[in-house]
Amino acid sequence: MTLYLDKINNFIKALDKETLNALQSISLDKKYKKGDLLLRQNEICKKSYLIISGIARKYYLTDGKEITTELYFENDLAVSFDSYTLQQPSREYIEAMTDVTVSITNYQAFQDAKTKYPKLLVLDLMFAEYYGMWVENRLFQFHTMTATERYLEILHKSPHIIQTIPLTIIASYLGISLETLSRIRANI
Amino acid sequence: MTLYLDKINNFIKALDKETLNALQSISLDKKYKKGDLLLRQNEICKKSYLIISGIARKYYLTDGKEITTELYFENDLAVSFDSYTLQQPSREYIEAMTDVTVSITNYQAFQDAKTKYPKLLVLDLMFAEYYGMWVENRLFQFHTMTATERYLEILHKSPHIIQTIPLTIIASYLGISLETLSRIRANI
DNA sequence: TTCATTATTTGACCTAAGTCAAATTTCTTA
DNA sequence: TAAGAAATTTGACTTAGGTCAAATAATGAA
Repeated sequence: MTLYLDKINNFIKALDKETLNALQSISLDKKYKKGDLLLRQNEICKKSYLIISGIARKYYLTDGKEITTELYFENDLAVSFDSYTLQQPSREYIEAMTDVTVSITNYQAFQDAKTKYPKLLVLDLMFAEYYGMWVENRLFQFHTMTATERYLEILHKSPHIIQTIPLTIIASYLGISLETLSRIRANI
Repeated sequence: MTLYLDKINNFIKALDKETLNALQSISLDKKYKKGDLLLRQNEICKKSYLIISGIARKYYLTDGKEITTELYFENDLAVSFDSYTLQQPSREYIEAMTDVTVSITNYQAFQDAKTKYPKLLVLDLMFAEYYGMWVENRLFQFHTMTATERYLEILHKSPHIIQTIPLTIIASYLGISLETLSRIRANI
């Protein structure tokens, strides 16, 4: 599935000048400080955030506790998918975990651009497909793997996550309590 | 989110004749008997199946046990999303739970048609978006609701599921054991 | 440096859901 | 319609992971 990300990035690199210009003309770089919220719960996600540098995460609150649903690194596209797609209030927050620089694209401007530049429509499809597969896979992992296995998987496939991100957030991303994560780490 | 399904169906109804014809020309009706497999694990999902009548489900096996990942009724589009998208072997099965009639569309034919009929590309995007939101929501429910709450939700939102589908499969769809489901039912 | 704040670990106990086995109930079909 | 098969329920016990509280360890600002 990482292969598909490569495919998307190659597709972007291979875009013709006009399409690229169109995309650039509706995008804008912006910096956020560590801890800043790019999106709050109940807001409509009217922009997409392409991470240029830094780390961000998406999370929601369920009876006072945070569940981290996605971690974003360089080149990742941060949006609250359903809020963005339906232009309805988000149940999720997006937070800068370090200082970040992002390239912001407005939802409506992108919708308009898609009608003029069909390749952007293809790009949009690729992003949606990628996200669908990514979530599907996450759900699959929750059903087929124990907490320990999920931790080992991250450790193996994304060691940078363990390095740079506090355990509280890794635990919430794994869908387990901080204490359980701590015990898992003590036993491997 | 059901609203989005309506939007998709309205979009299809509003398609121009040429696009509709193109779609029809690459689709083919077929009947399956109860118990037939439309897709097997390790096969590549080279077709999409629009349910005309009957009920189907998608599931995978994890140490001998079945986990039902999706139930399909009239008008639903059955595919193994990642296998279809990446044209790679499927980890899931698709099975007819009753006698079913489906409209089958070939993956490659649809890819080709999309380049000639851009509205099919839009349609493809809508399906991908819908599926992404649907899975996201399913994951959300697994994280925020107890088994009992998930059962009550189905009971409330999709009573037809409870009526027509054996408890073994409902349990596997809820991600719980048959015995647990039975106990839940005894206590409400 | 040092003190305070924050992150992480450890301990004791709890709970939702799973497992295995047996008992019922409900369908089929001869 | 009775016998067998399949579906569902019930019982007894186990387990992964949660919760709450307290103890350490690590970090960072004065």
